[in-house]
Amino acid sequence: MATIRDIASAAGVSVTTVSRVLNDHPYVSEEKRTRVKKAMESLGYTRNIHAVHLSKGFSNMIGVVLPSINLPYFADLIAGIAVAAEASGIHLSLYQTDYQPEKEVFALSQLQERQVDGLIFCSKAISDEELLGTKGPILLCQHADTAGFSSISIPHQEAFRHGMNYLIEKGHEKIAICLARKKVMNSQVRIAAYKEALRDIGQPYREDWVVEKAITMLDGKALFHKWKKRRDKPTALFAANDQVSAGFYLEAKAHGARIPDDVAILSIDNHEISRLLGISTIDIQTKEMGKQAFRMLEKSISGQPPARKVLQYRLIERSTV
Amino acid sequence: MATIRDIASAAGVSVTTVSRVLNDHPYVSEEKRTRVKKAMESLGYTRNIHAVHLSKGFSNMIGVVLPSINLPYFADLIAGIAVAAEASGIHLSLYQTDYQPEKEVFALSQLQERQVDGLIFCSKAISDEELLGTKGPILLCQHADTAGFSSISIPHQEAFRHGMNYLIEKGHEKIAICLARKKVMNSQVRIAAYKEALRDIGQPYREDWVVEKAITMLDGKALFHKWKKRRDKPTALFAANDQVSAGFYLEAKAHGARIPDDVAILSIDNHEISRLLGISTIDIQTKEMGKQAFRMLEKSISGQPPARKVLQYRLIERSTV
DNA sequence: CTGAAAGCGCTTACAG
DNA sequence: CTGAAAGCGCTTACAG
Repeated sequence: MATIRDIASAAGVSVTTVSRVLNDHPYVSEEKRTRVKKAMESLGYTRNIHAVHLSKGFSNMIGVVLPSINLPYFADLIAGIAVAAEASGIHLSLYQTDYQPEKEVFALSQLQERQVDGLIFCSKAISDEELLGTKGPILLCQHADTAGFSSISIPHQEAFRHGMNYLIEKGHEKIAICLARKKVMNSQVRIAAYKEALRDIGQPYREDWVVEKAITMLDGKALFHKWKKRRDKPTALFAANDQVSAGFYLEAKAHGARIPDDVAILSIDNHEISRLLGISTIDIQTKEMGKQAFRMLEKSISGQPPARKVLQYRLIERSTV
Repeated sequence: MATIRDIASAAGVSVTTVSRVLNDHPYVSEEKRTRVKKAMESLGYTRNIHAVHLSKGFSNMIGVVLPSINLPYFADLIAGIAVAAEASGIHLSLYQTDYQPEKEVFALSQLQERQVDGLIFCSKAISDEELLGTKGPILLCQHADTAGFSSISIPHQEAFRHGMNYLIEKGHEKIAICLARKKVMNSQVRIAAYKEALRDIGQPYREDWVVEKAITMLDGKALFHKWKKRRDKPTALFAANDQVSAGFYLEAKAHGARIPDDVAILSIDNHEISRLLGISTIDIQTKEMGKQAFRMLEKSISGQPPARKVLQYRLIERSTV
C-alpha cells in the first residue's frame, strides 16, 4: 500500500504538499498538484482513514443506538436520521441492543473510545445517570428527566391522554390499551395517562385491560381472539402502534366483527398500513424526529450546550373510531 | 485525555506493559496489572480506538450497502447480518444508496480507505467490473455473473418460473406481474422467467402487464383500481413483494372482489403480512441470507478465496391462488 | 515477565 | 507557495 511518503518521493515534493493536495488546500502550485495527482494515480494510492482520524481526533461518524431496526417505528426514525446525516456527510454506525442494557453500555464505551463522534439513543434501558456519566455528545429521542444531554421527543403522555379523550368523547368508557414493553418510559407515561383518564370518568383501572408485548400484526391478530372470548368486552382498543391495530382490525374483519360498532380501534404511528386500512391513529412524526435528532446532535458535537425539543402530535380521524 | 503514556508513568511501568494489560496479554505480573488498572481508573482512561486501528490495520467494522433500510426486504436482510455480526463482535456501518450508483462507489472508496474491513452489497446498481476493480473483501447478496468476489443468492429466475408454473397449473393464463424496478438484475431475470412461461403456454408477452415501481402497500392498493378498470383483466397477479400483494388484496376485499376467484394473488417474500392475510407467497429466507452473507464475508476477510452460495426458495400455498 | 524503540500513516503549526 | 519536524496514541517485534 502506497503511503503519502511514497507519493511524496515519487512526485518529488514533501509529504506536507501531498497532504495539502489530498485535502484540497489552496497554496499548492498547479504544477506540483498535477505531479502529486499523477503519482497517486500511478501508485494506486488510497488514503488510510484511520491515520486521518487519529491525527484529526474525530471520525465523522455517529452511532445510532436502537433495539432493532426491524420494527417500523425505529426503521422510520433511522431513515430520518440517515437523510439528515447524509446531507452533512456524516456516517452512521449501528448499535442494535435488543433492549439489553449492556449493549447500550457498550455503545457508550464506543463513544468514549472516539469510535463515533456522538450517539443518538432511539430508546434506552439504562438510566439517565449512566448517560450523564459518560462524556461526549449524546442525544436521546425520548423524554429526558435530567438535563445534561440533548433530547427530542413527543409528549407521549399528552398524546395518549388526547387519544383517550377522543375515545371517551365518542362514547367509550371500557377501553383496553396495548403497549410494547411495560418497563420502558413511553409505556409508563401512557399508563399514567390511561389511569388519569379512567379516573376522570370514574372507571376502575383494570390490570388485565393493559396488554403488554403487543408489537407485531400477529400480536394484534391474537389479541382479537382474546377480545372475542371475553364476556366483559372493552368497546375500544387503543394500541401503541399501528401494526397491532392492523392485525386486530384485519382479523376482526375476517371474523365479521363490525368496526367501530363492535369495537373501536385507535393507534399511534400513522404508518402506511393505518392509512391503507383507514385506521384512526395519532401521527407522531417519527421520520421528522429522526432528522431533527441528527441536527441537534450535530450541534452538541460542535460544542453547543444541550437542548431539548418537543415535537407535536396530531390525531388523524379515519374510520375505526 | 489520558493516554497510555500517562498511565505508564502514573503506574511506574512502561507503555508496553500498559498495552499488555489493555489487551489482556498474559505475561504481566499481577502486581503491575493491578497498578496499571488503578492508574487507568483514577485517570479516567479510555482508549483511543483510532490509534488502535491505525496500528493494527483493521477496524472490526464492515459496511452494509443497501438502497434503503426502510423496505421490509432490506430490513430483514440487515437484521440477519446484524445477528451474525454481533456474534462475531463486528460492527456495522450503513451505506444507504437510494439506488444511486455514486453512493455505491462511495462505499467502495470507504473500503479502500480501510474505514471498513469488508462490504456487503445487498443490492447494486454498478457493474460487476466496478466491484472487481476495487480490492478488498466484498460480498454480494445477489446473483453474480462474474467470479472474483463472493456472492449469495436465491435462484430468482427459477423461483419466479416456479411461481408462474404454479399459477398456470391452477388454470391461469392471463397473468400480470409487478416488479420494483425494471433495471435491477432481479427484475430482469424475473421478466425472463415470465416471458419463458408465457411462451410455453402460447400466450403473448404484454408490456402493459408488467407493472413497475410496485413497492409499497399503497402501490398495491392503486394497482387494484387499475386492474378493476381494465376490460381485459388478468386473472392472476404475481407480485415481487408481499407489500404490494397485501395492498392489492386488502383493497380488493374492501371492494367486494373475490380472491382468488376474480383474481388470484401470489407474491414473494413470506413476510408477516402475507401470513396474516393468508396470501400465497414464495419464501426466500431473507434473514437467513443475511446471516450467511456475513459469515461468507468474514471468510473473505480472513483471506479465503471468493465463494458462491445459492439458497433455496419455497412456495407457500395459502388461500389467494 | 519487562521495556526501549520503531512503526502505523496521516495533519499541522512553524519557519521560511 | 513549500518543507522539516513534531505529534496523534496505540502495537509489536526485539532484546533482555
